[in-house]
Order: sequence, then C-alpha cells, then structure tokens
Amino acid sequence: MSRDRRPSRPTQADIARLAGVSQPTVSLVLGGNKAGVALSEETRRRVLRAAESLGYVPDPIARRLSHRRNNLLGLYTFTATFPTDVQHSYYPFLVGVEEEAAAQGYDLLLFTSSSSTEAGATEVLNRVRLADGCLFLGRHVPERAMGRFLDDGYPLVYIGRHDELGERLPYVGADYVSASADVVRRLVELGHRHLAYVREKDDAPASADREAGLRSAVAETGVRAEVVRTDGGDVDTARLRSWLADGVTAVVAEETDTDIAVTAVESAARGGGLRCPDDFSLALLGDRVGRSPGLPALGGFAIPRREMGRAAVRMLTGLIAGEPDAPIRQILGCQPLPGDTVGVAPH
Amino acid sequence: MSRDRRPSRPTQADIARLAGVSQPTVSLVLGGNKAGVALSEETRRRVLRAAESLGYVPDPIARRLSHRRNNLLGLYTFTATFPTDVQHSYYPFLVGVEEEAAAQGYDLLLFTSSSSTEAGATEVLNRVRLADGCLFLGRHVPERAMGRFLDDGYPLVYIGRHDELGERLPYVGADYVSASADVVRRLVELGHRHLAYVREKDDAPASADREAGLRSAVAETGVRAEVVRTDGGDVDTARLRSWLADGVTAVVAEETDTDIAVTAVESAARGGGLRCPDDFSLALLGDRVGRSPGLPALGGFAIPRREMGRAAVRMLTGLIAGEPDAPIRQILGCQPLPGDTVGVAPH
DNA sequence: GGTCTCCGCTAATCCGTATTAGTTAGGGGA
DNA sequence: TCCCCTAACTAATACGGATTAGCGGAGACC
Repeated sequence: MSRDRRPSRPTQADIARLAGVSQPTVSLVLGGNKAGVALSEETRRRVLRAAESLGYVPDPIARRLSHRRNNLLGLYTFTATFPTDVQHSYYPFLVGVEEEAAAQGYDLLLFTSSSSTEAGATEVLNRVRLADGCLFLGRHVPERAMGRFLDDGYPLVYIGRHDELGERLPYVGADYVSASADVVRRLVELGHRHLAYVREKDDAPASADREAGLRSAVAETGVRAEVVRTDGGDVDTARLRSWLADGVTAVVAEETDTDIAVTAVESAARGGGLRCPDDFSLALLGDRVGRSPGLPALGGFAIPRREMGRAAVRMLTGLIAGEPDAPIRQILGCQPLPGDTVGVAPH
Repeated sequence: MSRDRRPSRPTQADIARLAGVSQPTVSLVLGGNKAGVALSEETRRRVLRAAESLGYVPDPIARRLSHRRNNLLGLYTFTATFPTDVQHSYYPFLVGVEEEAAAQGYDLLLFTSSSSTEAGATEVLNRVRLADGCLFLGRHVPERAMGRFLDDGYPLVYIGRHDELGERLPYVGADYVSASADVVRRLVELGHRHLAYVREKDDAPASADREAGLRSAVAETGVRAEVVRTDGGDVDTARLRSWLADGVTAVVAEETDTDIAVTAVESAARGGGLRCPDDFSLALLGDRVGRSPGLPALGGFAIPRREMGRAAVRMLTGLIAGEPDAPIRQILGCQPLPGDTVGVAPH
C-alpha cells in the first residue's frame, strides 16, 4: 500500500495541517464559501498562504465525486466515431457539438465501438452512462437500449428525427420533408415532368421523410416519378439509359451517411459518358459535405449539420439541468442548393 | 436536497441491497476479485444478475478516486478538437487515435477549450486528469503545465516531436528532417539551382526540423535558397515575380496546421496568373490532407498522421500500464509525394 | 471434546472534497 | 449573574467504489 502511493499532490488536509485548521475550513476558504459560513479574515489569509506555499491544485476527481456531476457529454455514433469512408457526412455534426459543448463547459466523451456485435454494442451502451447525458447519431434506433435509457430518465438526445419510440425520444432533426418537396418543385419549374428517385434500400425516418416530401410534391404537381430502392449494385449504366429512354429527364438521389444512392447514379453516368445537366439533371435530397470544390456541385439542399449539433447539445444540457418545459423535439430548416447538375428539361 | 436528487444511476449499494449482500461483496464480484477472496458461485451469480437487471455501470469518478483507472484516454488539442478552418490537418490523427483506442478498449475524452485564455487553459489542463492519460496535439508546448504533469508522473504523449522540455516529454513525431531534405534533393535532380523557401513566422520544432532538413540538403547540393518567414500578408504576387526574376525556379512551402505559407504562395501565383510547374515548381514540406481530387496535387511528402495517432495511443497505454523499458520517443518516416506541381527546371 | 483451518462474507476504512449540523468561546443585555 | 446570541470553526457525513482485516460457522484432525 505505502509503496504504491504515488508522490501525490498536496491535499486540503495538508493545507489544514499547515494552517492549523480543519480540512472543511480549507474547503470553505478555497471553494469561495458560497454557503456564507462565517470566516475570519485572519483564517482565510492563513489558509490561502498555506495553499499557495504548498502549490495546491484541487483534485478534479474528488471534486466531481462530491458534485455527482461529471461535466461530460457522451457522443455515440453506432459506427466508428471518425469513420473513414463516411467521414465528411458526420464531421459537421461533431463540429457543432464540440462548439456548443465547449460553450457550455462540458467535455466530450467519445465512445469507441470497436465491436459492432450485439453484445459489444450493449456493453458500450452501458458505458454511455459515464457521461451526464449522451448524444446519439445514426440512421436507426436500437429500441431496447434507448427505451431503457428513457425509462431510467437518462438524458439523451438523438441527432436526426426518430419516431421509433413514439413521442418519448428527444431529437434535433432537419426538415427533410419540406426540403425534398422543394427540390421536386424546382425541377418541375425547370420543365421536368418525369423523374426517377433513387433511395437506400433500408427504411429509416430520414429516408421516409425524404420520400414523403418527394411524393407530396409529385402529387401536387402531377408529374411522374419512379421510386427505386438500391443497395448500390442494381443501379447501373443500362438502368440509367433505360430511364432516359423512357422519358426521365431528372434523377433525384437520396443523400445518406453512406451516399449509396448518389454514388451509384454518378458512377452509372460516368460509365455511360453521360453528363449533367446536359444529358439529364441530377438532384440530391441532401448535400455532400466533402464535395471537392473542383467538381460540379450537386443540386439539392443544405442540411444545417453544425447548427443541429449545437441545438442537440443545448437540448441535452437542458435535459441534464432538468428544465421541465423545454421542448424535446426540434426540426431545423434546410437551405436550397441550386448546384451545377440541375438544368432545364430538354424539348 | 431531495428535490435535486436526479434519478441517479444504480450503485453497488443498490446491487447489494437487491442481491442481499454487502457493498464490498459486490465490489469484489464486479471487480474480478483480484485479491482472491473466497466467494461462492451462488453469491457471484446473484450479484451479477442483480447488476445486470439494474443496468449497473461503475462510476468512473469514484473508481478513479480509489483505484486510479477509468479506461479513458484524453485528447487535448489546444484548439478546437474539430477545428473548422484547419479541420483536414488534424482529422487523420484523430482517425488513428480512435482506431487504436478502440482496439485497446479505451474510450476517448475530448477536452473542449472554450476559452483560450491562459486561465482558461489552466482550468482545462486540470480537467485532463480525469483521463488515465492524455494525448496532446499542437504546434507548441505549454511548458509549465506539461512540466507539472511530468513531475507528477501523469502519463502523456505528444503527437509531434517536441524538445522544449528536454528529454522528458514522450512523443510520436514524423521525420521532417529527412523528408524535407529529400524534397530538396528531388528538386535539385530536376535541375533547380535556386530555391525560395517560405515558412511560418513563429518557431516550433515542426518548423525547425523542416528548415534544418532543407538547409542540410541545400548545403550538400550547393544550390541557393532564400528562406522567408511569413504570416501570410507579405508573400504576394510582386514578391513571387521578383523571385522568379532573380532566377528562382522552385518555391518550397512549409505545410503546417494553418497552411499559411502554402496558401500565400498559391494565392500569389493565382493572382499573377502563374502556373505550376510551367512558370515555377512548387513543392511542399508536408502534404495537404483535404486536397481536392480535382485540383493539382502538390509535390511534397506524406505525413503518416493516422499511423502517428495509432502509435501515440500505443505509447500512451504503455505508459499507463507502467511499462518500464518502453521508448518514450518515436519518429515515423514520411513517404515522398511526387505531385503535379513539380517539374524540370527551365534552361 | 477441544483446537485448527478454511470458507464466505462483512465491517471498517480510505481516496479528496463539499456540505450541513453542531459546538465552543466570548460579548451583550436584563 | 444568568441567558442568549453571534461569530468562527469543526465534527460528521456524503459521494461510489476498492481494499484489508477480521469474524462466525463448519468440518477436520488429534
């Protein structure tokens, strides 16, 4: 025991001994004495002098043990936190999260999900409780784990709209419905009357919202639209050509964190030597974060990721503070992006 | 008091109550019982079941207070951890850090430095102790704070070579000296006999190493080189033209996290309608992470940022484990990058 | 039958700080 | 002279978990 005692820093007890007072007195003096306990100026000075001479620095660990607060916000992404292939999509969220966390005096705890097995995920989800509250980022909601957090009153906020758990899950989302409808309306204004919509195969609120917006605008304007689900492989040059032969003048692609849909369309076009907007217009339901400035900008809408990150942190800290009447669901608007790949329909 | 008691996470005491044992027994069961205290299988099971059903997670603070380990690695960057303006430069480090941290079973604690004032920095540096050890990333070393950590035996590793504290500071760096010399040699082989080197104004080991490498290769090959320090404003088109008029055929620019030097040269060239490598060759001492695929690649060398991040984590976990004979300084090699902006010298 | 030894667990204590309830000394008032 | 009040501290305790000493009971052995 004694041999493994590191040369520890001076404690309040050491100061107390030196100043001839008790440890609580030291705590009062150094802690600013917010409770307003009476303290003589003389004692105060002695304690401060002793602390100074010992080079005292409060131990943050012990301090937080007493506070029952860690000042830690968790961030859990259900993928690698810094994913290599989808890095640009999540990055702006993180920027916003960090900015606001810093502003609110919280540090960020990044959960590394090395094992993406079910058991591993459960394990990590348990560790989440180390933080005072946690942000979640992902296309889907692990309902059991989240339900449990909610039952326990653990503060959490999802980045992205999610209704898998009814009205219980707090989130900060983006208005994909309106933004997607707008994209369709802009295409129709440019004369497009026949669209193809390429989306991810699996269902998630983010995809459902985009499709709902698209369908509502399609119905409203009376144009045609094929809706195609893909996992990447089945949208190729031949398919693209057959659409165009059928009279499709604009392709709309869903943008997700994996970018499967838009990547498939782009490579199909490249493979066939087709160009946008000359051969067809290409619009995105979303944007591409890491898009190179040298490449043509894709028309679509800008997701306010950074602001979503900030708003999510604000909501979360509100939950942690126990604010009663704060809204637990928030939807931010998206800006239209004209882009270079959308043009007037031929004919 | 009672009203501010948040529904706190289950503690060992809760488990003990549920399982009908004492808190220390719970601690023994959950802690792996390294002391080898006798425990019946039946008790063990009851405790584990109770813990499971309550969703128990040990409090890192409490654990740290008595034990001193919480499987948290700190990451401190002296700027925003997800910097918006220099984002691409630090990002690959983070990728590597996260990969290796996940592999070693550590979570990451990102310290947000809201205030970059001296006082604020000290405050944050105190919080660093929450983690078992900490990685630091930055051009400069705050010597007092770091010295203090080292004195206290707190495990830390710098990403980037730093000798401001003598031999005491553990780091994982890149071999800028050799890599920079190589860049110069390649230019000389292409016939360049007169270079201009543009570097940051302030001094840091990263800059000193590059300049040392450059100077050694310049001396070795007997060519001429102007060394210019800039903060961005004073390297403009006129200056660039005057170099070329003086016979400079290649400009070498330092690459740092701010990219001040290379950005200045590039905008000076663009302003004068000068092109690389036709009008002059442009080489980088380093690389540009976020470089768009559509733009010309700059010649230089690739800094193995991801691998540096991984190596730093390995070194840090070694320090935490108290490995005695592990090296505390490591230098990784850089790969040459030919690039499109370096060509044969005219004449 | 008495002592010895294990087994299986708990009581006590520590880590460093914060907070609250008390306790003591001294002064003032009646 | 007795009582009360206030100033100025301290004792006790909480926070959650780890560690060590120790205790009661059961079986073994002489």
